[in-house]
Amino acid sequence: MNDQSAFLQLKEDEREIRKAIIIKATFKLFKKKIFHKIGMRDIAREAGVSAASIYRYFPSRDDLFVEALIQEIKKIKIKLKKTLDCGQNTLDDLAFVVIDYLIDNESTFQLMCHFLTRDEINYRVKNKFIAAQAYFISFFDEIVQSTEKKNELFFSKAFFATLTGVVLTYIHYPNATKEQKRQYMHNLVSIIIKTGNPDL
Amino acid sequence: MNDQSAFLQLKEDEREIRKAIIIKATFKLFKKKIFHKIGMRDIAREAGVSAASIYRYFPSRDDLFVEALIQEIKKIKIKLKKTLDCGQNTLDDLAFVVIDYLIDNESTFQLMCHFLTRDEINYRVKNKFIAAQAYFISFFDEIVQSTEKKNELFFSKAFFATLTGVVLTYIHYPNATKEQKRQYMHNLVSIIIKTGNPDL
DNA sequence: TGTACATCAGTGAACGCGCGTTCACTGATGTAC
DNA sequence: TGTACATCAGTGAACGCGCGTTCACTGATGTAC
Repeated sequence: MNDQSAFLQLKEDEREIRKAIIIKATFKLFKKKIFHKIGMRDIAREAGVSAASIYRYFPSRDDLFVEALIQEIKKIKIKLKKTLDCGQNTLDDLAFVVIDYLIDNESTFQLMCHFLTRDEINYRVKNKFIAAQAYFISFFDEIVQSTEKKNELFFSKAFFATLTGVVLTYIHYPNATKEQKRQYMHNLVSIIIKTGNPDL
Repeated sequence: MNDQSAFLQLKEDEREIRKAIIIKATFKLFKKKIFHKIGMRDIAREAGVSAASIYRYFPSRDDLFVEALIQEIKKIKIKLKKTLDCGQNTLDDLAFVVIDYLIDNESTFQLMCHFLTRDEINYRVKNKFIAAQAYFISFFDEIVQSTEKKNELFFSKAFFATLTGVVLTYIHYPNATKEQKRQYMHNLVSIIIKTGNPDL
């Protein structure tokens, strides 16, 4: 690497740091209000910049959010790895980790739904989302295949779809506390998994 | 019933007819554009009235849409009954009917997601939605219980959650035709159902 | 050492549009006496 | 038969607000010669 490219690299690194600051601000807001209600001005205020500045780093609101979602997925993956390291390696265990994460970080779930549901999303953003989803699902593929108990009838995609469906259906179920809903979702997923994979 | 109440009834009936006209216009629009992009002015134009008029019959946009969703659910239920009458009474058969309906009437699916996802929905509307959902799920309860093959480990709510999850996950899967996606969803649901209910 | 120029982060203000909802009003129909 | 009043469907226009995005500009830093 010559001097010039080193300089360019440095500049590029700075850009990445600034992007990271904006995304971090977005995460902070996730804890305060739901994703649909977070506007560019909110994020700007939280990050300590102007709304216009954000557009130097992200071409659009969706671009910013898909980037945020990708990082959230990485966080979930880390939690899953930790769970495996603790010897909890049943499908139930993994399912609970994902469900708990989505319950406790509802904006992440809303974000997922946003990208899954909307049709009019920019091509570039869509591709990033699909890649992130595939990356996430591939993790389960690895696990299922690494255990010798692989069951051809139950694979990662069905698993993923089931999880999102259960969370979608019960996250706002009325007259129930968060913990009750959590328990209910756990039970439901267990039931769906159970007989299909008795000893995985 | 005396004369006065008969008159009142007549007036009430007229109101219902007008509501029905507005909802019918909404259904027509569902085929043209996706639910999120349908505004009150669109519906008004389609129904041949002014936007302000709609507010004589529905207190808000969400009220109108939840009413529309209830009617859609009734339509699905009718399809399910027909399917049963044809002797197709496996869980797979029923699942395919629901999935096909949601694929072919995407606005209905989006509507469902809207009410499942959003937290800030008016209390009255929310209650209507929950009732409609329960009404729908109860249908599966009846079927599962009417067959002697009831499986305690697989019940209607898990079934419902699974269906919505599968559709949510794959409805906009890229680089696939509608029919390919349909087939894929069918397979996925079959797999999830299969081993848990080998002979239902 | 100084000057001209390029680059880019950053910004306040405005653009542009959408859209749910409300307001003040008209007109038709029925009722009371 | 006529008059005053109530009821309600229906409406065009405006309200009010949100919000993603763009514009024209400033200021700092580095580069070339």
